[in-house]
Amino acid sequence: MGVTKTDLFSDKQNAIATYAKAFAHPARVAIIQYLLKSNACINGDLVQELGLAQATISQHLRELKDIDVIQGTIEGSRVSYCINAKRWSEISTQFAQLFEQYEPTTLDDCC
Amino acid sequence: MGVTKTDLFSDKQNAIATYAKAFAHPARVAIIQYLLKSNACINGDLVQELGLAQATISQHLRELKDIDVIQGTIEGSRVSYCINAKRWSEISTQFAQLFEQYEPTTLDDCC
DNA sequence: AATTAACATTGCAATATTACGATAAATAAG
DNA sequence: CTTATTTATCGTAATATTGCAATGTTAATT
Repeated sequence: MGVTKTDLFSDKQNAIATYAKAFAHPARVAIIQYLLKSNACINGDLVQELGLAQATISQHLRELKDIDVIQGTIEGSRVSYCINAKRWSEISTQFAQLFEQYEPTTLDDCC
Repeated sequence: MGVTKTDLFSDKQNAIATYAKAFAHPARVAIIQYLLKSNACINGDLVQELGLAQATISQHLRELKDIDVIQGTIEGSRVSYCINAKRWSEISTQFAQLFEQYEPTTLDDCC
C-alpha cells in the first residue's frame, strides 16, 4: 500500500513525523544549515554550494516551504529564502520535548 | 533516479538525515514514545497500542534497530525492546546542535 | 522587442517506503 | 510430541521520494 495511516496516530505524532521529514534528506539538512549560517540566501547560491541540479534544489526548497520550515520572498528575478522563525521555534520545542524524556539512569541497565 | 547522493554531503549531514528518518513516520514516533514511557516493552504490546499489523510493526522496529535507536533482547519467545541510551544521547546532541543555531533576533526581520 | 538570468514546474525513470497476508522459526504450554 | 504463542521474514502491491532534462514563467538587460 505504501500510504501512511495518519489517522491511527495523534496530531502531535504526525506533526513530529512531518517535521522530521524536513531533516530526513542530507540535501535539506545542508540547505537548512546554509540558511542558518547565512541568515538568508538566494536559490542560485545553493546550486553552487550543493552539487545538485537546479530543478532538484528547487524541489527540496518547495518541500521545506510546504512544511513551513523556510519562507521565500521574491526579490526581482531572484528569490530570497530564509528560516521561518516561528515554525523553527515550534519544531525545536517539539524535538526538545521528545528528547528530554531521556533518563540515562533508568535506561542504562534496561536490556 | 530516486537514490540519495550521499557522497555530496558531509558525514554529519548524512547522519542527521538518517537519525531524522527514525522520527519521519508517526508509527515510529509512537513506538519511540512508548519505549520512553515504559522504559522497556514487548513487541506484542505495540500491536495492541498501535493499530497496525504485526508484520508492519516488526518492520518499523527493524528500521529503528538498523539506525541503532533501539535494541532488542530475546526473552524466551518474546523480545524486549528498549531505547539505545548511547545512540539516543548522540541523536539528541546532534539535533540540539542544529537547533541552537537559532537566533530569533537575527532571523525575525529577515524576509 | 529580443535576449538573458533566476527559479518553478512538468514529465519521466529509478529507487525507497509503507503495509500486510502468508509463512517460517523458535520457544512455551499442554 | 503436538499445539499455541511470539516475533521475524518473504513476497507483493500501492504509493512516495529522489533526481534531472526540458520547458515555463517572470523579471532584468540589452
